[in-house]
Amino acid sequence: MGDSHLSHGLLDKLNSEQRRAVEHGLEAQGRIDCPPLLVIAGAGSGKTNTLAHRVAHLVANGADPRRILLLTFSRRAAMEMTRRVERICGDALASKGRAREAKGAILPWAGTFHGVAARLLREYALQIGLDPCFTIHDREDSADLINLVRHELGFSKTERRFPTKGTCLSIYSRCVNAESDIDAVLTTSFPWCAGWREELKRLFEAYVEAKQAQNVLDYDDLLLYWAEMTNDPVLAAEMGRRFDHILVDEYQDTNAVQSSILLALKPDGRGVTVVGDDAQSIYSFRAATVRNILDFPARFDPPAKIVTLERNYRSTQPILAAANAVIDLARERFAKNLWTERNSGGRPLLVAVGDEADQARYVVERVLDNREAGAALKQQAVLFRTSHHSGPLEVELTRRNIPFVKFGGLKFLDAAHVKDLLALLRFVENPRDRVAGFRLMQLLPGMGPSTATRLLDGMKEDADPLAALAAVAAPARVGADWPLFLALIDHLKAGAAGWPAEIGYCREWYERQLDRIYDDAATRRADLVQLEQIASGYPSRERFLTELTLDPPDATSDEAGPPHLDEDFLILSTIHSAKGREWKSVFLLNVVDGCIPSDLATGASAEIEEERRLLYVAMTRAKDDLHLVVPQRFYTHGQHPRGDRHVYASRTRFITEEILPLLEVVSWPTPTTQAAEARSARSVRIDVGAKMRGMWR
DNA sequence: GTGGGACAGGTTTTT
DNA sequence: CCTGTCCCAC
Repeated sequence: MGDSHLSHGLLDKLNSEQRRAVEHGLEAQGRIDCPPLLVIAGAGSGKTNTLAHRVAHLVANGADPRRILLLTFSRRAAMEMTRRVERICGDALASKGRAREAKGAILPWAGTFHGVAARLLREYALQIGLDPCFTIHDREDSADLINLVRHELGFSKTERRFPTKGTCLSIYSRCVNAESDIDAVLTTSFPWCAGWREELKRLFEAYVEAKQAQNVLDYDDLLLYWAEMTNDPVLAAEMGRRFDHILVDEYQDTNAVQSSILLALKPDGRGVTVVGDDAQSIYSFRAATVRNILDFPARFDPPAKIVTLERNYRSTQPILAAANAVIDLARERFAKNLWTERNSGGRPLLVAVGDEADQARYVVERVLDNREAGAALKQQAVLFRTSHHSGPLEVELTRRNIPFVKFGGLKFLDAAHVKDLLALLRFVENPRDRVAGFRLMQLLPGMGPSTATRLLDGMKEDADPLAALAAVAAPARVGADWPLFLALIDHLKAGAAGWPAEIGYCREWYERQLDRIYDDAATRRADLVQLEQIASGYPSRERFLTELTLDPPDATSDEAGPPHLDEDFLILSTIHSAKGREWKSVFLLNVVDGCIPSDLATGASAEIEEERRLLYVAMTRAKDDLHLVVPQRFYTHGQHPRGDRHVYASRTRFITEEILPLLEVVSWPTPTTQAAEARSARSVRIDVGAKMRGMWR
């Protein structure tokens, strides 16, 4: 039932472009007819808000929220979107005294491509010859499996060194995600591996067979299997019919497989909305292609409608001017220029500091200044290109007792003890999962690779692998741990304890091994307690394993322990993980060549261009003030703690001479602190001396 | 066959 | 710095 009355209050806060995006296809009252729509949404242009309003508007006009598929980039984004849609619908209904109806607006099909794929695959598993109990391998697991296969094929003992497991996986992943053949991938992305073409092909063939025999899917398989399902016209039509509307966020960061899934579900584009910003495409290393968004309109006849959001609500004009100047030097892109009415505020600072230790001190001092001035730590963020760049800063923050949470980089799940416990759960869920089994068995004392292999081989052909396991004999040296292990497996298999109680039994069993395996068992034990807490939030073992793999908790829980959510803490984040977020103050570390662009992203100009967009993304996160920090000296890694090997760094090439006038160039610390204080007491506006010195540092 | 110790080398970003 | 690998003693 259409309810156009609802819509009125709903659109008041939107500008005319946003409103065009929201109302597209709904112009006729109470009728929904949506040809494809592309929204080009510049940084800070209210993209999330617009998309949420569009969904709410669809619902208000009678669309069934259970038939809306909303694909986002991360699960955090999906939750944020769901929350906003509910609130918008709730507000609209509350103003009419019908708040309770808003509950119906929740979006059961909001999630990432991978998450939705996992759900659909379990549902359709039997129709496509897949065991619905499949488990999902994360990146590490996939690499481990590749490694096992590599050993079996004898590639680990070659004369010249064979590519590492991680490299093999990257090559495989790129082939399937970019839908290109191995020759093209080797030539363009991995030229140093070109000599291994035949071996790699055999490896990948064996890898695929191993995955199927073990009933496991890796990240790429989730998309591939979904895409394969949509190749079947009957299944594609059936799945397409389930959804009246499909909305895709961050479309610039989707790859070829994702776009073919979308087009297969909705070949004529009706009901499809994609939103993105080509200037913020930063995932091509994952085979995302900006062509998806550039070519989207012409995929349809008539072409998709394009709405461009150029008004920025986030940043001050000087910040925007600098960011625009950086991205203006990029090559191909949808022309747009962000503008804002927030005309106040100073230019972004380009701060020269001595080294990374000074950089850390600078950031800490400014952060504390800001807090004195009333900005909570949570409104401030420190961004960096790669995870380890924040190392010295983390030390300084810990030393000065400033709480922080780090996003990106090392994950909770990467810790060996966490993986051990998860391997146990996964093995019970899917006993054919060899990576899980192999890891798990070697936890037992006296059980090494070859015994584990023998036992796993002995059970793999059996219709009931766990029963077969109980029947084989382990070497005598394993001793009493073997029957205890079998009893635990039996207990879990029967499901007697139920979820989440059973993870408690697992932990109890595992702690027996923990003390023996690790010196620092105590700190690791704390992580396991935390894992148990996380587990209790999920309805079942399967959901826990699936969702944890697809959406690992991003904040790590190391020594300091995670601050409670109601506390105030500083945000540390990789630029990638900062996507879509905003803060009052933003500090960007290591704005030097070699970091941005990363010296690993050498060569190909496409890679360099992506690094430029990364800088742009980082700069456009800032609302009120932005600090680009440039350490002059860099200590190289991998030397003695007291070593003095260092290199001299220079400002990133993306901030050219022409851009400098848009920045306030300073150096820190000023040589004589007292003199500096005296100057600031007389409120000198610019420190000319510091500028001069900064030119030569 | 396992497990400990010595040693070399590699090293981004993430679903 | 941390992991992966090799070598040797049990």
